[in-house]
Amino acid sequence: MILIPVELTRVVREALAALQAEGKLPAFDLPALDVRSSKRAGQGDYSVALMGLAKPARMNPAQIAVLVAEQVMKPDYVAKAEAVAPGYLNFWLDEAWLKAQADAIIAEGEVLGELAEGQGKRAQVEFVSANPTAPLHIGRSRGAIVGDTMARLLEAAGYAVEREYYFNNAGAQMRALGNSLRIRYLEALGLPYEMIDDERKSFYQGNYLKDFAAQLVAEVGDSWLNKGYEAFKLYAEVKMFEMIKATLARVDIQHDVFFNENTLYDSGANDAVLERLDRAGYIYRAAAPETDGGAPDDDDAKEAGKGEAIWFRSSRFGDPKDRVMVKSSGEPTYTLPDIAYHVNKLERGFDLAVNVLGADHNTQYQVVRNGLTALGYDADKVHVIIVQLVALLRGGEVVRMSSRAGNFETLDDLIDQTSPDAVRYMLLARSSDTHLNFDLDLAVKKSNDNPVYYIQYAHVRCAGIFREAAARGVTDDGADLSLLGEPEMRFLRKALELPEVIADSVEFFEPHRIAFYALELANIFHPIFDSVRVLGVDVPPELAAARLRFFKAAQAIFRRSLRLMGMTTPEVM
RNA sequence: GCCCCUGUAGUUCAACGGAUAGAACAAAGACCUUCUAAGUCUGAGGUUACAGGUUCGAAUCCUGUCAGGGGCACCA
Repeated sequence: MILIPVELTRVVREALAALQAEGKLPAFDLPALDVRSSKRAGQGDYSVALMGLAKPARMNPAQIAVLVAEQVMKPDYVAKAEAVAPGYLNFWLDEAWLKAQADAIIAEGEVLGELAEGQGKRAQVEFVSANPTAPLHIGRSRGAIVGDTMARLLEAAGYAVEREYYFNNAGAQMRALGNSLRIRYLEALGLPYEMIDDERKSFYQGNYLKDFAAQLVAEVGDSWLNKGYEAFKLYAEVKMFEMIKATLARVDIQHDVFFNENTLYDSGANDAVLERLDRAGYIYRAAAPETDGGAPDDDDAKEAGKGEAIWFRSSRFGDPKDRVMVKSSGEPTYTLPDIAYHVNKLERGFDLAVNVLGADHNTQYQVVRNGLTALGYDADKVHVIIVQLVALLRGGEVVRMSSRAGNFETLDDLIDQTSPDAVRYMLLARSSDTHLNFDLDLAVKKSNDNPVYYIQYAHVRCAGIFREAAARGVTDDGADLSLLGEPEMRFLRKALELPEVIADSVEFFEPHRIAFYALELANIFHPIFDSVRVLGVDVPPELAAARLRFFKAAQAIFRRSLRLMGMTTPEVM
């Protein structure tokens, strides 16, 4: 398949250059031109607006369009190029070529719609990156689905992609986890344990720790009675990661690399970053920041009371305040390793690093960007997708999520109640910029309210035709695709947009586009299924063969679209 | 107070500065001897929160106002 808009844009630019060379158009720098698929029947299959040329050319744009229409070297797949007031140029695909694309689609198989743009380039997508303290909850799920789908789309665009999970198994939260497991362990042994206030505050109440404790008792009996929290922490961490990986696997997500934040301490990467920032003049030691940005309730006395910390002059890059790199206790904050981690990414030579974060981290990534810029890196190589928060709705009411309180809705819960496919689709089919209301009642419903069924049903219906055709001995041998009609062509036109959907998703880092595309495909498909019969008594054999071939192409497009979304491709439903 | 995101049909959401703002669901009415009705067909539904501005052209860009969400730690 070819990227038709890109090809046609090139063709139009060549025509304009030729017109300028011949003096039919004055010389001027061409502004950006965008050929895109047309929205409306009657306006061609692809079109471009040339009105922007009117001013630099000092000519009527409709005249320019006419000139270009005459000049343009039509590729073999274009039947007609037509100028329309006030300055549009519409392209009509050649129908014979269009019908023949059914074979081209089938021939591409698993890599259908693959692009050349990422060839030879390496991309990394970092997503999920939850510390192993609790099962994945819905808030993380959105980033997980968006990240993995982004990775799949980058692969389709030709990139070699690595999926990475960044985590920290040190720190107070993990200590609390170990301690919580220890308490559950004692409980499981029937030993009462009275928590002190600090413990109660940091206690992880989730049932998963009861399960871990029960397993631990089964494995080691009471021999861990006198062990400290470290042993329990380690045990909990291993179990937690098993659980997280298993959950992710249910929605077909696998990370290639698990990057432990601790290695940045051990390797001296943190110190190196600090030293480089210092040498560049972005570091100072003080009890209070030079710039505090006027945050509310900002109690300088409180900060000053903590002693001298090491600060990064983030405010030099537009940040309202400077940020602490090393606490007065001598421990780095998470910001320092975060910057060191991104330095590490860029040093690994990725051409592109995509980072999927929740909206609550959006200040943090600005600081990381500033750090990279201060160190002389091209911060634009790191692209951050901020996914807005997910609200769970049940019975029209917002369900509160809190991993500490243990009343959260986990990704596992959600999958249990719906299906991996429904979860993937519903979390994907929204722009990352918008808040997502996840209606649990709706997701639980197995009805056509849920577009996931509608899309998969198209794939299933194709499979049904193939089964029945095989049973009746009908084949597509020697299919004459020229026999296909207007409805099939309508589907094929949309099918040919797959490469541009992939290209746009990657260009704008908007993986939700594939979800809407798949739904549009299904919307076009189902009416065709009803009206374009393969096995009807009144369908001549030659027509049946052509239609059967068409449905093979249709199924291939659905299969590819579903796989790009990480969804299954059922044969029956 | 400052920063980020959002405001589009009854609802959930699309629409990379281009032509008549699109789907799905809900609500109204028709279709199953026919490759799966988890489907199809027919209508209806809009001052794109509001006010200015830029532009040949604005849902989209800019400014302001209002409303909702998230953030503004020597927590991660």
